[in-house]
Amino acid sequence: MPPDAARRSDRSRLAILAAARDLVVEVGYPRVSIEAIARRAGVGKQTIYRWWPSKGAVVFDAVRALSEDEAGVITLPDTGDLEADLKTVLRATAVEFTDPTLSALLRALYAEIAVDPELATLYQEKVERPLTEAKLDRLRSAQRAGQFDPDADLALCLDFLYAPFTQRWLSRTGPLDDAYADALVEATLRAFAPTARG
Amino acid sequence: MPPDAARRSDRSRLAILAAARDLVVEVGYPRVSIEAIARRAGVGKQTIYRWWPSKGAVVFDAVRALSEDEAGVITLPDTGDLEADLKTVLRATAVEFTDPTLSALLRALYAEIAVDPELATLYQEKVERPLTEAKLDRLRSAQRAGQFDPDADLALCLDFLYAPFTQRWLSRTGPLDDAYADALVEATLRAFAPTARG
Amino acid sequence: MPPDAARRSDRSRLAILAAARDLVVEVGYPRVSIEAIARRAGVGKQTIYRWWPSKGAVVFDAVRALSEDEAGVITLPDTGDLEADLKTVLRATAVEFTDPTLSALLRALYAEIAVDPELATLYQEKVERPLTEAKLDRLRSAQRAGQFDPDADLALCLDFLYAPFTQRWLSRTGPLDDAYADALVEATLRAFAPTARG
Amino acid sequence: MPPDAARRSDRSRLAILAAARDLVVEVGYPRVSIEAIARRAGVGKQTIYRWWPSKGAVVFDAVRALSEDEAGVITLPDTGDLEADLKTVLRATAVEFTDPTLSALLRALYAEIAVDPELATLYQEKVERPLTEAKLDRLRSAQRAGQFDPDADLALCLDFLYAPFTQRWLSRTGPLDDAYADALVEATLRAFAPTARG
DNA sequence: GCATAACCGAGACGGTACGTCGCGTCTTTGG
DNA sequence: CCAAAGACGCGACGTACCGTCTCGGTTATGC
Repeated sequence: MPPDAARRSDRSRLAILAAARDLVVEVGYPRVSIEAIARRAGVGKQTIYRWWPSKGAVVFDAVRALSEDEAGVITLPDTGDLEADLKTVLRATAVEFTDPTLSALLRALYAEIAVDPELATLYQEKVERPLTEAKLDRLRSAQRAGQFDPDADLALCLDFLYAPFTQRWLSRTGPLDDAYADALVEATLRAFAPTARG
Repeated sequence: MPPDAARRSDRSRLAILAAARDLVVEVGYPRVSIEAIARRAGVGKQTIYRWWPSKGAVVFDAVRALSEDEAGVITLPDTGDLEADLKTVLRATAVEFTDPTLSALLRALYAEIAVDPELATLYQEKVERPLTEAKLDRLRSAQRAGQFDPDADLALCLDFLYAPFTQRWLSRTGPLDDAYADALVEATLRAFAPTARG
Repeated sequence: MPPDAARRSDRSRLAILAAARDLVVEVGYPRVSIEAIARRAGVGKQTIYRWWPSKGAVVFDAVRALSEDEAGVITLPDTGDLEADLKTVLRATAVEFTDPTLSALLRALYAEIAVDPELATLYQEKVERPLTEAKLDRLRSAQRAGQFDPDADLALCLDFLYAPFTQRWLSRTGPLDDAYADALVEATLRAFAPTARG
Repeated sequence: MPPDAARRSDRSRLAILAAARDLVVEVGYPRVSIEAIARRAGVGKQTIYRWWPSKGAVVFDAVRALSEDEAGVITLPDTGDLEADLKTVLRATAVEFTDPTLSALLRALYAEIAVDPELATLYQEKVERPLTEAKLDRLRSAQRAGQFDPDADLALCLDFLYAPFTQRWLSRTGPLDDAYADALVEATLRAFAPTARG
């Protein structure tokens, strides 16, 4: 007998997500326990176990709840100037990653994903894919506008734009500032410029 | 009174690292406990606590022990053909990441690093930096040989080469094959070709 | 608003008592839970809580339901031969106590009674008293027939007849066979024989 | 690996028994939890589970600890006057049963014994048997002194003396006073008087 | 005959306790 | 004097039940 979602208490759901979010920020993901989340949320442990399979899943939903307002389709800016648009987006992402709350939550999530294939799949489908689609759309638009090599491997191109960014953030290798964002965009565009091949 | 390293039992040290390695592979990092490592290694718990501050540190050393034979200075191949050399190196890295043992250990380590700044620093200094230096040497050699933009930001260039690679592996986004290694190298070189900037 | 007994579902009532009875026998009283009774009876938990204050009360009623057919006034055999009649009754009781179902239920009840004064009172009034009255009647009849010391403390006499019996059964000190029943009766009658006192 | 009794902490053992004793008296056996005992004793739960299999076993030891000073062989008074001696003993027992602490503990124990055969056996061997032996000794001495039927079933005789007593106490059927004690002894002796049988 | 009030099943909820596992510390014993 | 062994106080795990509470959905009168 699976839990009956219709009877689910929204009050508890929100309290749990908020408690999880706050605790990750306050004491760090590994020291967050389900007991502590329940205690903080004023909720029975079973209410957590009823609706989430693991601590990671709760944090996952807590992260999603943070960006819930963006609900629906995500679109990247398209002013016609690809380079400017990409810089805008990457700089904004840098700001997000600098926010301590979001940053702590996302670190927790990435750590768990690295080690839990199921959560990885979930993240892939619910978060990554829609974002990737939006980014691909912008690149395709650039291709149509002749600002981009029509034969380029767009997935690879996205890896170039985002992976170094994410890695720097995750491993704290260097600062995530506007200069780095700009350099990333410029180098990527050099690699995939319309004239780059033949 | 700090432990006297001279009296340290090498037999126990190796047994502990081997047990840690095997357990991470068998049950997954989060389910490895210090108690289990001690049990498997036939060692008292205190012997672990005496020499390592945390589970992460033990696994960290276990990873280092795996590549211990490479001891000393690391050098990348330098046949004179930068593109060929980089492809060789990246393809080899892909093979390493495909090995289940090493892969499981490294995933564990990355997960812990994402969340534990101290371990991140340790990893940075003991593992990352020597590797990065070796890679930079190879790029500088290429610059001297005129195969590379002399003004290029070499750190950024390394990010381009390795970050997408690592990210694909960590998040299981796609296959790590020769084709991907080659594409990475080619695109990176396009971005940093000697002629790339006026 | 107290529950309206008129509307009570007899179907549920009987299912609950049967489930309680079976569960006590199967898993032992301490491991019986109200949830399990409800589950087994195909009944909502509230239906139990509405009509019984505690697990002990349900089992109490389950025991009473077992001997419900004896409804009304209980009478002991009175053939004129007190010794024979008492032996008949005690031997029959021994058989009842040997029945695994009844025995398990009664043990549960006694255990609860030892520790719950309220249930003790209830048991006293609903079960013990009528039985005691019937037994006293038989002894009085014997007194009238001159088979028994007219000044005897009949309550004490009943204690002699039944307490050793119950104790043996409860504490599993020895077998409950015909020989023991007979010996009990004989010794008791020796103590309270008409000629016993002056 | 069974726990190593040599390393057992006496401090913890005594604290646990004291906590168990106090809690049974304060809140009643069924509402005593192992968690509460551990909390009150300032002890980890595991320390209880390591040395006792169940709540009942802890209370059992707590009861034994109460009468630990009697250590060794128990002897009943033997002034030569059997009736007087038995009355002395039974009256003393009545006083013990009236003590609220001991009474609550013993009730708990009896309740658990009624329902847990293993605990019943344990109680039988560690507590009941030595007591029974002492009582039998006294009766045998009386037989030798000609104050008692030489062919009497002494076990049955003990049942007569103690079972009604215990039952009254357990089921709160009536007061446990000197009069009842005396009446029990007198009736029992009537049943087993030397002249009772041919 | 039709409202309406109750019981009924189901089961979510805030809790407490279960019995187990692991933490990091401490102590005892033996090589 | 280090190492094995492992007891200890502690706290979290994930599960089972507690007793309360709301849900619809049947009944079963009483207007």
